[in-house]
Amino acid sequence: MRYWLMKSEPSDVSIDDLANLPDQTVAWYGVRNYQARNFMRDQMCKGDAVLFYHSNCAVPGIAGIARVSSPAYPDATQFDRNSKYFDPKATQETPRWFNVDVQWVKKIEPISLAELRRHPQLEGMRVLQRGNRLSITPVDPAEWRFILKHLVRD
DNA sequence: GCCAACGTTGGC
DNA sequence: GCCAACGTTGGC
Repeated sequence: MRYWLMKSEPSDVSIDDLANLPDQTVAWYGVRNYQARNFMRDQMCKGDAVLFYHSNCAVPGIAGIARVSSPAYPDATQFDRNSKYFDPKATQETPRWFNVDVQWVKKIEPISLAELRRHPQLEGMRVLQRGNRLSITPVDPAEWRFILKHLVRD
């Protein structure tokens, strides 16, 4: 069982959008970064816990909790000529991009990026590092416990 | 809207 | 393999 932080632009899929989807589940398609892909393909397991992070918005930060609800499988959008995620180099036999499904667990009182930065216990978090752009990052179990114990208010 | 940081591409 | 150019991310 691992812990992750996954970024989503709320204008794309917000924590409330996720809560209202069928099965409260979304296919995490469209990741086109190799490191993020490798995390999904090689390390994520069904049941892994996810901090659902709102990025590129007025108050960036953790907006909810989710879980990985499927193993990684080929991202369908790479084969779709009409998708902005179409990849001409990907084939059905050798897919290049993968995604998992992510299921809503709960919405929380948002924990802003500024709030996260206030805690020395979290200073190692990838999302707090300068210049960080990776949309999927592992979360240390100690960091996860700290966040749940001290920062999550339902 | 600005711009720093980063990943990718492609010429050589 | 180097590296400049380019496109994207995402906080502010």
